[in-house]
Amino acid sequence: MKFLKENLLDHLNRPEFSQLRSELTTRRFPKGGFICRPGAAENLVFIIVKGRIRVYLGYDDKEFNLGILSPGDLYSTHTGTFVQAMTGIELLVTDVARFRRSMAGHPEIGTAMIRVLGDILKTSFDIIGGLVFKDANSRLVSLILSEADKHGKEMENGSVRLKLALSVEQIAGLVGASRQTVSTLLNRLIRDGFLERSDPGCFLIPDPSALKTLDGDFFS
Amino acid sequence: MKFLKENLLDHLNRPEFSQLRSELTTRRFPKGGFICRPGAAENLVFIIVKGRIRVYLGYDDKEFNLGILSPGDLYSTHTGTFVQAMTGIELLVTDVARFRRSMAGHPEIGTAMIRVLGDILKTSFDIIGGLVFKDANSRLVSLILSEADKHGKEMENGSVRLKLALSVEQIAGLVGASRQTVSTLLNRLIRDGFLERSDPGCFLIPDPSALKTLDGDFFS
DNA sequence: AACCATGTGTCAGATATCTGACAGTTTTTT
DNA sequence: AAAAAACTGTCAGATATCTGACACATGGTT
Repeated sequence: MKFLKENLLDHLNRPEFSQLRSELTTRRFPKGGFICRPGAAENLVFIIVKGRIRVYLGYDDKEFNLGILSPGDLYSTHTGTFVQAMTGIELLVTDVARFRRSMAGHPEIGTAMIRVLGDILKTSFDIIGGLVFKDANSRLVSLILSEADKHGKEMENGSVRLKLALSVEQIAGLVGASRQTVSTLLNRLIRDGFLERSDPGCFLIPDPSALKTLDGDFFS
Repeated sequence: MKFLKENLLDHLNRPEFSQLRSELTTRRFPKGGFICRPGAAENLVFIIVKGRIRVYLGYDDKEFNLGILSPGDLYSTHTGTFVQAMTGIELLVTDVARFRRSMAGHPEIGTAMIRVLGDILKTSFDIIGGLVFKDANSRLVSLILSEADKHGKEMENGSVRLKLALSVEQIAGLVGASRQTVSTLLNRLIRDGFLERSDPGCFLIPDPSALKTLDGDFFS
């Protein structure tokens, strides 16, 4: 579940953003490192340049993944979420106050930020809708379909090859169900022919439209 | 669950917003009318002047309330949500394009908008956390406590009087549980002395801190 | 090779919640 | 005042999901 559709890095390279660009500093994190945690003192805005980042809620020893950020995505540290590097990470960072000041001179920045927030908000409404209205199986199917849409490769015969690169446990975190439930559900999908597992962490969807019928599709 | 803490109407009355103010048109809706539904053509931004508005997700015949908007709150129509008047309503409305143009001249508007979106986003993260990590009882208690915090009146002896003015069914919609479950849960709280029902739709919390221990408080 | 950590599949029992039903109560309409 | 509608409390059965347990596979490490 990626937060954004369009790529902010492209925008940043356009000349009108050169001033903001100069305000940004590069920061690196090792795999597994925390960019921030709830209640962190720093109040930063950052853009991912390299690597993948996991955004999640945590409670006791349970976790729920809100989404996975990829290069070009923008996020902020004061959202009450855990933000953790899944790989080695490179970020462009600035503090909120400075970001706000840049906005005074460049209203486009504000516009971009509003669009980003709106996107994330919509995503989180979708998540809520899924949790309230759909069962674990539909949520799992939804996740697979939306990932296939974004990162899947369509083959000649209409099937779609999808490299998820997530463990069952991580998938469970994304759909808000236990590892065991997701394991069972996944294997049922495979047994019923909706899914095939080629390499580990890599799926083949023989007929995406068939899978779609299981979804209970929350919104159009 | 109110989306905002500060009152935008106050801001709007300040002289620096007079230009934006002139772009806004007043619109009225009767009780029960829809300000917007998912997939609506119009793309508007509006501020509530009078009345209460319910924002919710709908699916089949089920509903989940995201929050209740009061005067001073700001919202937008293209969020994929149902937005319905709970009482007679008066709004200040403008379309997104015009709103964006106003932002060019007045970056503060962008800043305010970003803060608003950030607030709503945080609220929706809390909702997600509640749905994933807490059971129906904790969610109910959380709702009561947060409403008591905002609209409750503290009495001399430390107890808090809270006028919810919501039916059990509406409360159920807010916490994402069935009417029957909420009914049972509410009565258990009353039987166990954590709650008293004075008038219908009006509760008395003898000891808020005792209630708080049942919460499992999601964040701090 | 033997070892450990990590990921995986599956079972069985416990449990929270939902659905549907019905009766009692309050509020609104006629 | 009577009738209709809406709201409420509670039960009993169905069900989805969780927890804990264990066995199996895999890959890396010593």
